[in-house]
Order: sequence, then C-alpha cells, then structure tokens
Amino acid sequence: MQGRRRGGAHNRCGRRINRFLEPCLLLLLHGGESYGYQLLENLGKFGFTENPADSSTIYRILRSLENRDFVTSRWAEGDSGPARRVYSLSIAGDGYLQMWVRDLEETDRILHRFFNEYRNHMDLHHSSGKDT
Amino acid sequence: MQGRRRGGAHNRCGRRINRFLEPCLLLLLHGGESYGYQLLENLGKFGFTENPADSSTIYRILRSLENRDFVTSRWAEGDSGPARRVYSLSIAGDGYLQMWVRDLEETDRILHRFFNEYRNHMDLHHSSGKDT
DNA sequence: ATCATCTAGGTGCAGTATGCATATAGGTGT
DNA sequence: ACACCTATATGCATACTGCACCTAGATGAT
Repeated sequence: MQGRRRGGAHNRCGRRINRFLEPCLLLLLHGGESYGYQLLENLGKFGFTENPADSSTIYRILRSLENRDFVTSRWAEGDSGPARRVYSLSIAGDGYLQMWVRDLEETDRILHRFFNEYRNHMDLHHSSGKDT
Repeated sequence: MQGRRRGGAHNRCGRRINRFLEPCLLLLLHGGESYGYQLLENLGKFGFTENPADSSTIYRILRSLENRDFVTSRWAEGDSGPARRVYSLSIAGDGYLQMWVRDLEETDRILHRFFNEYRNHMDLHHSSGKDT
C-alpha cells in the first residue's frame, strides 16, 4: 500500500487550520474592497482576538492571493496616513472563496467525525473499563 | 519587493487542520497500544481516506510525541514481518489528548463563526451569481 | 525644523511541518 | 536467489508562520 499517498496537512500550532486566514480575508473582501491594515483589524469578527494574526502574514497572504489572480490591488490615498494598497476580490477569487467554504465544511465533517470517535470511545471506556 | 516566489501555482486548498493527525493518533492509542503501520491504516475512521497521510508524517509525529513524553515505545515482534515499534499512550499523553479535544472544540466554534459570517453576508447580498 | 508616534506596507530569517523519494531490513512465498 | 510485502526511518525541497526589523508618509508637539 505504498506510493499513492497524496495531500495531507501543513502548518503549525498557533492556529490550527492551515491558511484559515485566507478564507476570512476573502470573505471580508467579498464585502467590499479593503486594505491590509484594516483587514487585520476586521479579523476580530472571526474570533481571532485571542490569537491575532501577525501583520506580515496578512500582507503575505494578500500578495499570494494577488499572484493567483484571486484579488487585484491598487494604491489609494486615504484621508490620512500613508497610501494604502487596496484589494478587491476578483471573479476567480469569489469562486475560490466558494471552494474554501466547501473545503471548510468538509473540515467540519471530519472534525465531528473525530468528536464522535472520541465520545464513542470514551463511552465504552467508561462503561466497561480499560482492558489489559 | 518580492521576486522570489517560485511555487506560485500549486495551492490545493485541501489542507485543513494543523497537526490534526496528532490527536487522531492519540485517540487511536488511547484505545490501546499500536504501531505506525497499523495506525496509518486505522486513520480511515477519521475520514482521511481521501487525503491519506504520508507514512513519513505518521512516523515523525509518533517520534515527536515520544520526545515530549506523550507516548512510550518498545520494540515488539509481530506474528509476521519485521519488528514493530509499538507505542503506548502515557498519562501525560492522555492529558495532551484532552487538551487537543478542547482545542478542536474551539476550532469548531471558530469555524462556525466563519460559516455564520458567510451566510449572514450572503443573505444580505445574495448577488454572487451563484444561484442554485 | 526636529522629533516622536501612528499608520501602512514590506523583508529577512529561523523554526517547523510536510510530501516525495529513497534507504534499510526482516519475512514470506516461489 | 528473487520478488514482494511489511515496517521504520532519513534526506531534500518546499511551504507557512512568528518575530524582528525596515521604509516611509502623516500628524502633532516642542
């Protein structure tokens, strides 16, 4: 059974879903164009308050999205402060967001399968005791 | 500026939960001692059939768990085939599994917050062109 | 004018995770 | 002897993250 394994999971431990910031940013951009610094602050909606993202991560994800043509950017002057790189979701990016949603729904199913295994196992463990 | 991005084109958006294999392995080991090769096959329970893990990942996670004293290992002869490194969950490992469960429950909450944001947003402007 | 501070974007680097290929080696059947 | 399966492990390239740090415009205080 070797030689056909594909996929898997990357990432490290601070946040558990790989690139979860990406769909969050896409969703925020679906609501209208925005720029990195502001997006960073709006991430609070998604419960990132405990584990806020590093700004470098945000900027890099936005660039990566742009490289894949899921967003476009332009420079814009704000009312105050330095110029902002304002991002807009593209049509492809909208499709990518849909893909992410489906993917996360699958993640959700897998998570619940884990919880079921866990509870099921714990129930058995409780009623019968551990053998050996 | 950046100009060193080489990979550009291969972000399959499948990778979901960081180190999710780890709690799965812990849960399997909570059911009794086992070894890498067998654990790999038992991961199917968790829905990894589509995205099976690479064996190297399994072995490395097991070693990492051992380095952190969450499991212990011993060599054991099987009925057939080469010797197996058999892992057992430690007390600390059991606690670590509990921690993982709480962490994944938090992940679940964050996920649902995302879904809520998504549906809420889509209800407000169901203009995405994706009628079904 | 100079300075500190806030806003805004970005880079360099180390640590870590992962996939793939490959290495090693025992066991089994022919 | 040979092929194949079981089983564990390592090497390498790639990738993502967090932290530290850098650039630079705008703003207000001195």
